[in-house]
Amino acid sequence: MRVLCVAEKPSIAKAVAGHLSGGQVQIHPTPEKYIKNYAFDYDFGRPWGRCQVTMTSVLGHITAAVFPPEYKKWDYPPPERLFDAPVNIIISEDKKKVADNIENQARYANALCIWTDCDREGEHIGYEICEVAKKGNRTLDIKRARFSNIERAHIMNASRTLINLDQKQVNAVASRIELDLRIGYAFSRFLTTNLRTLGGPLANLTMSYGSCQFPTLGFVVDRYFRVRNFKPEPFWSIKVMHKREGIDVHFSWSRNRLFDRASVVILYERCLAAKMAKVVKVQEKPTKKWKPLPLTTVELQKMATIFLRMTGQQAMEAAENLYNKGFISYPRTETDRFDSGMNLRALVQKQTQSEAWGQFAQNLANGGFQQPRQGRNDDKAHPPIHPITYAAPSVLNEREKKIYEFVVRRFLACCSEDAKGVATDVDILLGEESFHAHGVVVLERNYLDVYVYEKWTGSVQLPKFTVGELFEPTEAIMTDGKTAPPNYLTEADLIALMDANGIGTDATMAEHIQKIQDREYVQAVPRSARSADDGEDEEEAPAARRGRGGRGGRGGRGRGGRGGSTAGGRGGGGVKEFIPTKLGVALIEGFDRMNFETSLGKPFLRKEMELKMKAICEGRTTKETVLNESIQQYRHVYMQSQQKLNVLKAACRQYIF
DNA sequence: GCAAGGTC
Repeated sequence: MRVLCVAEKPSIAKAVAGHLSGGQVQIHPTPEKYIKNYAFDYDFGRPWGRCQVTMTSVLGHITAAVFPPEYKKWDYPPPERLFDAPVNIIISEDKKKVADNIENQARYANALCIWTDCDREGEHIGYEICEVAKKGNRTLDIKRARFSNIERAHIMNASRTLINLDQKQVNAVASRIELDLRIGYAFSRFLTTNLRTLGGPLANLTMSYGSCQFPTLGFVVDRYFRVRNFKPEPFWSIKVMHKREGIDVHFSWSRNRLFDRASVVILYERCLAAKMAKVVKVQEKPTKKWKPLPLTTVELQKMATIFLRMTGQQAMEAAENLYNKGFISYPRTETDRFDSGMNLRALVQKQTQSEAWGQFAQNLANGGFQQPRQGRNDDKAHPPIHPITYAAPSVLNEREKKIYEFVVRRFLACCSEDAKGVATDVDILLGEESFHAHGVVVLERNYLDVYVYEKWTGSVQLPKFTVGELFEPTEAIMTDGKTAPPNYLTEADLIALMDANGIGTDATMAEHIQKIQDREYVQAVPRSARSADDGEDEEEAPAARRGRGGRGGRGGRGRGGRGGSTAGGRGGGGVKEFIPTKLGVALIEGFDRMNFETSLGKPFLRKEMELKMKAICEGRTTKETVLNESIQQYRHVYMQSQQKLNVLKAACRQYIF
């Protein structure tokens, strides 16, 4: 029996071959420089038994969906024909060598075993591999291995419990591919050819529509309007200060703030009349700040844009380099929990040689090790991002160094203990008004020592207060301020919104953000460089921001620890924010004003696609039904857009000229 | 010249 095994990427082929072969492998190069064929013997158990195995891989998808050549021109046939034009599946130009290798190897095999990632795209790639392999050999017995990490025992087990390819998942992805192609091409041509006729700055631009890039633009424009349309509201408050044991204690008002000055004046005067404050509650209790969750791609990108002065794309590029050199695990993952079978202690041990964090790792190795927290996400394909082996700083470039350091510190933090402290709460009454002070004393920093990106702020120690005691506050003052507008979106905000709304994947979010900049739909501007003509914040302004900023589903996972906050998150100089260009505003506004039920600039369409894919996977509908329905729906939107082209053009004239 | 998804 001869078995051909095919993985989604070279690293998996190498790892699986290593486990199955037990080390007895012949390695054969192929015409594609990234791919090697591994030959060894292995006993799969029933029904294949002892086999001669060739293990190889592809490099992601090998096929692509394309229109026939007669649809190449932009003006004819008209773009709406792309909704029912044939779609051909071809081997991508850059994957010919990969496909040839599979086809050739299949000639010698009786069976094919698919080892692609266990996610929807992986299932489709598995199908692509089958089709290519069948060209070489029509009689292959085809199976698939189900695995979610490359731990030895897990892989061995997967090899002995092979399953079939899931055609439903394959069909779900095939639908997505076809729809994205038809819709993307049709609307891109529509926008470009029609809006160029307006001339001026649009005369030579290429515009595009895509199910991910447009909603991404939509988020930026939505926030832009919320900033622009923001009306500051004045408010008033009372704060009580008291100096004791050399500490200035700030008691904040339990009513926080009121939007009616006269009321606050009256309450304030009563406070002044009361003169003496009475301590009504003093509470001390243990508190902690939770260590972070294991690292996902989305979190890596958010953190890199906030703390490492990189764009999401730069962070991913550096992470991919580190992965390809074997320093970190696969950098595209949604999983925030480690499989219980993983030997994390061994990975900690490898970091003890670092000058920067080696001592911390050593302390963990000496008994400080704690099992990481378990998040709620598991993509069943990859573990959280973690260091594989120690990398000396000298072998890395600047960005790789920063990303590697972040990955390691995050990992060590995950394997540490939560930070611990004591929280003190003091409530006082001044007349009938109640005020509150909160303090934290950090007792054990634990993970904070290695995870330098977080601080436990607000860690002010309160002086001693006793229940029932009376004191005369150093001062009680009435303050005023006005609510401040939300900020424009940072890249971290945008990634969080995309994540929460299912726009793009861990591997593509950064590309979509880049795309809307390349298309000149949005600009990334350093926050400090922003003109200061919008409402200046005063007292309490940050609270107002948090309260009024970003609706619409924040993706941020709550960071643990009461009273804690993340260091440097806001106002860290050099953080960029996204502002739409006139063109970007005009496009979203234009489609909005056409007022269709199906609004192209909103994230709902993508969500709908996601739900339909899920329905196909669960057998509640079929690929054919979804394609028919969706093509119908989008063709309708297209025709409406054509009818109301004037509305779109008017928006362009209004904003651009 | 146009999409989004894999991966290098």
